[in-house]
Amino acid sequence: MKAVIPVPSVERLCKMYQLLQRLGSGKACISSSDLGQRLSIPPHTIRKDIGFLPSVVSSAAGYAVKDLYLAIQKVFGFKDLQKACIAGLGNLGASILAYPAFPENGYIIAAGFDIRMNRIELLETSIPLYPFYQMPEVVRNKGITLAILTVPGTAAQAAAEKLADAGIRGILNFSPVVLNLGGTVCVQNISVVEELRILSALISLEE
Amino acid sequence: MKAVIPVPSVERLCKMYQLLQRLGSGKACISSSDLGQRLSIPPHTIRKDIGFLPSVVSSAAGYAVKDLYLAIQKVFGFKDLQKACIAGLGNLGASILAYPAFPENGYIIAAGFDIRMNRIELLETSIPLYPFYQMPEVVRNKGITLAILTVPGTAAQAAAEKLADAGIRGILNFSPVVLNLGGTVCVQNISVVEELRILSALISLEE
DNA sequence: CCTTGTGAACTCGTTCACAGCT
DNA sequence: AGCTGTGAACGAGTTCACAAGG
Repeated sequence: MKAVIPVPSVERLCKMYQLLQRLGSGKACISSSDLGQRLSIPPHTIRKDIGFLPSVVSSAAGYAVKDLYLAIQKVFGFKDLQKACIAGLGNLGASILAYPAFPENGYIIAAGFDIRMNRIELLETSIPLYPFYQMPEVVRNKGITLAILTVPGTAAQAAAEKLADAGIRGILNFSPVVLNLGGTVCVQNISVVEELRILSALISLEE
Repeated sequence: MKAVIPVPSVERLCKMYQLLQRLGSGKACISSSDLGQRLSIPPHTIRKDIGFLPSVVSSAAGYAVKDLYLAIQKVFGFKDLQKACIAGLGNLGASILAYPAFPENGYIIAAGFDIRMNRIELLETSIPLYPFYQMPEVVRNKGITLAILTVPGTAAQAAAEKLADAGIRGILNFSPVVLNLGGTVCVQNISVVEELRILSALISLEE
């Protein structure tokens, strides 16, 4: 544990990072209130979050955009492109595979895996695809650290365990199943139906 | 505002709802610790959450699965199928469109929209597709309340505003843009690259 | 016994307010 | 003048501990 930054702050800083990248060199300086408005976050929270970063240049005009960007990049290790793979090449997996904007966001999809040989042969993509049993060696050889898990729910836990064994450090879990892994692997869940339910619930409670 | 249930509790209860549905009638009763283990949530938190629901039958064996399921269903208004639409039929939108398990989870994708006529003509699906300009009338006529927004980032804000105008109550935003809408619409964001970044960040901080 | 239910204690993150820079 | 930086106050939500019930 290098530093202790609360998880909510980490998430907000990631959002900020994205925004700063988009802003690019269009703006030299940006104030906490401007940032806050664009991200729908109160300005004092922004300042607190930035306070976790070491030594960010600021002035009466706010923070230097580039400097802030680099500071976040450094703390979170975003500098070098990270390699990810996709496990499960169904509709969803294939559509993520086809997403063209990973490189500009700092990620490379270095491999795709599926148990079904015909999926591997069928898909047209420049990304190398492999049968799932080759996953461990491919992950190790290419130095892949992240996995996007888009297999059916029934196969998710088993696949996740194998990914963890192969040395994957983080899993983005699209299946509607709660993965149970040792603490060594970070898991982040994304589920369309769950988010829809939360939406419905919040709407229903508003009335 | 009918009741005041903290947002984190709402989210956990949604997860519980999903689990209870899967369990079905396989189990008659379930304890808070069993639930907790399956969801990776501490048991006292489970009990507190369930405490927000009115009148759940419980005994020394735990909660009655069906009863608990129905209680959540009632509080959040999950009973009747809700209608959603998909705005933006690119790779991602189309793959969500093809997801077969919406009905069994309480949702119907009642329409898909895209500005590009050729996408509408090309896609093979049983779900009715329309050009985007017809969205307001379709939404109103079919009584669609939710939207899944999968348009490119550059078009997201404008599309979201139009969805809001058409009477959509909740938006599941897949674009990497912070939507700025009046408080009348609930927004839930899903972004693959952002989640990947959070993963990287958490991993990097662990070391 | 095992459970749930719940007020009290506590923790953590957010918000505030103001001092200090530029 | 504006802004940032930060200790102090606040508050929401989690955890605890124990009473009560099947």
